[in-house]
Amino acid sequence: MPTINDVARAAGVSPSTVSYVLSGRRPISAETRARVQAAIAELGFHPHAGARALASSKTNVLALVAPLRVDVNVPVIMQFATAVVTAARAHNHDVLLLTKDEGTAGLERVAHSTMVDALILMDLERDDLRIPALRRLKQPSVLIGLPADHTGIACVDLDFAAAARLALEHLAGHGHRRIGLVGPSPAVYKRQTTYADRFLSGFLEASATLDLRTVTHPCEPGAAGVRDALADIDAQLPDLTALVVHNEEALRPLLDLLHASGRRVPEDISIVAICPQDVAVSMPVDLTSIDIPAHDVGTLAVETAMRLLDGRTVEYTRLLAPRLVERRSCREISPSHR
Amino acid sequence: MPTINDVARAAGVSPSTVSYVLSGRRPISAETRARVQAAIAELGFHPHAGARALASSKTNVLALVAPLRVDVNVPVIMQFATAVVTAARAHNHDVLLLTKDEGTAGLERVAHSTMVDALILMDLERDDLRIPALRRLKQPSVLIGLPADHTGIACVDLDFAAAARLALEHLAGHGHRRIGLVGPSPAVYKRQTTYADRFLSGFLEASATLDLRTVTHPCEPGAAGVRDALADIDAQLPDLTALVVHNEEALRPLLDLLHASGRRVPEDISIVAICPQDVAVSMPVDLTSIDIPAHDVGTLAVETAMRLLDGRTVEYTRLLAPRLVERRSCREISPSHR
DNA sequence: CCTCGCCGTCGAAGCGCTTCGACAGCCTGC
DNA sequence: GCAGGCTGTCGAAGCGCTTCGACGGCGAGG
Repeated sequence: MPTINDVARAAGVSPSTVSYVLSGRRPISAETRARVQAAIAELGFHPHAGARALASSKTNVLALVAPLRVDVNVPVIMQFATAVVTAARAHNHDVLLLTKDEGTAGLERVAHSTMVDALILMDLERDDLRIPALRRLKQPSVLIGLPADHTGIACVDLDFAAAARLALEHLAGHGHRRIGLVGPSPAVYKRQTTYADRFLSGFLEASATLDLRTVTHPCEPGAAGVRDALADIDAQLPDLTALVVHNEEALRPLLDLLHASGRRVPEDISIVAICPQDVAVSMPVDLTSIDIPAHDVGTLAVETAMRLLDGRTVEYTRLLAPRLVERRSCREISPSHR
Repeated sequence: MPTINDVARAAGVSPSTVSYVLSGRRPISAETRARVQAAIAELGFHPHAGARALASSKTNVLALVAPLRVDVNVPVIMQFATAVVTAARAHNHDVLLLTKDEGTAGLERVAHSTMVDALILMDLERDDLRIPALRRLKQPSVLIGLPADHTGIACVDLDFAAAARLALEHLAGHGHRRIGLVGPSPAVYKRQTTYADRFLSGFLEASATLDLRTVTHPCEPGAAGVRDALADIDAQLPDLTALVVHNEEALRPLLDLLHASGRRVPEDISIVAICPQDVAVSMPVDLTSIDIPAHDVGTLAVETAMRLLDGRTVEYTRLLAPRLVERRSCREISPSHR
């Protein structure tokens, strides 16, 4: 492995000049720069990351803390991760992958040992224990999610409350007055994962504002969970005309179940899903849906981290506006039936 | 951030002694060790990763090159990644996440700049361009997959050829003689992803050995793809009694389709799936399946990397024996119907 | 009793890079 | 014509750690 000294010798300059060519922090004449770059190319020189980190206290590495349980929401998590890695590379950074279950210790390990410049966390809980730990780190962090006390920490996410509102407004606009919510699994609520909470309170609020009759229900994974949830909702709101589904796993079995029991979508029952686009269009019925813009959120998280790193200003809470795409799962209810 | 010198001062020893306490590379008296450890704990000392890498030429980081397209096999990829990260942590390593689409350049970047000690790659193609690049690196690498020319590079995977054989033997053992294979999407074959090839040739071989009548067909994603594939298979082998399905995405729509057309599983048609356990049991019919042991493979890959790193011997090709779990999707064909 | 060897510790030399201050040469402006 | 300011380059001092050789002290063996 050639070092910067080898390059310097080959180009007939001092090592510091090579460094300045690389970093652009001082003016270098075009001629010298060309010679240095030629030498770099010829020798196949790559600066040693450790040495660089030691001298500059910058690693050009981001930590991504992902929930690597395999049970839930896998495609969405993957989309976030993909977006983060891609965006990081676009800013000349690499990504160190941590699992959520390492908890606080993992964060501290990579931060204290200066392995990363900044951290991006996913799957935040309402009173996430990692938040106070993050505050103690010298590295900045960006959350994908919105825990209760996030003062001083940058947060990025879809505005789930607005998404719930949007879903209800859409349905109300089509004349629906009696609407059920099929929520995430009870486990998600128990963890107080922030998006579930926010969606739920947005839903209840909008339900009141729009003067709708609604019932909400978490939904265990699997066909049985869906059956139970739907039965409960039906029992409490027998004449409902629409469902909002905030649970990707449940979509498929739910549609199967409705089909099996002879309820047609959208003729007998309308559906608005909150899920990634590709999930919405891969169902037997193309679903009117509000996208979970994992790609945008991931990219924005990285961008925010970069701004933080070079001392630019950031908006500490960025909630992306939801976008509803109309497909074929909502019908207009004629005024006489309302 | 305290340095090793701060610790040394606090403990009243020299920095090198602290280092030896940390690494255990030289004997240190119990008393001194205790003092040093106390100082470390009190100051909250964490060695600087860059400095360490510079001095020792070890980073304690593994590169994981994952195919981060979101389209296909997401849960399996996630399982591999989870296993790799967990196993790496168990060996005191962290994981740097690279995407496959950075190609050769990405590998060279992290390797030449000494960011990682070893590399683990997934989703290898038959004549993967990255192989020659890997050979040129000073870091060892472990492949999850089995490309054509893998001499000198450690490979780990499920033995897909044996899996195909096992599936056919199981079905043949139950009296099935006419069997269709629903394979991965044409895109997977086009890329010559190694598992698809290996499964297919194992299938054809076993089909000949067992003297079966079989037809094989790739399968585009989506319900339409499944419909086409099944129609083709039915046309070529009208009286088939069983299907081997090596395509997770296809399972669900396939079962739907069979159900819709009144073909019962397993009464009218038997199925053996090659897929992760949890997928097999999440279907409307519990599927007899051969597991894709992502967790074992990922763990083994890391273990192999570790052996390579500390100069122990490794088996350069480790193909894990497939395990078939009988559930409820295969029936015995009575001799009179064969 | 002396020597040998081992145990436990220290000091110093790097690992490969960045960055700061210095400085030579040149152009500008008065 | 000369002070002052640029421009482009160099040298050296670290960054925080590991590791090698050295060495004092002590027990064992002859």
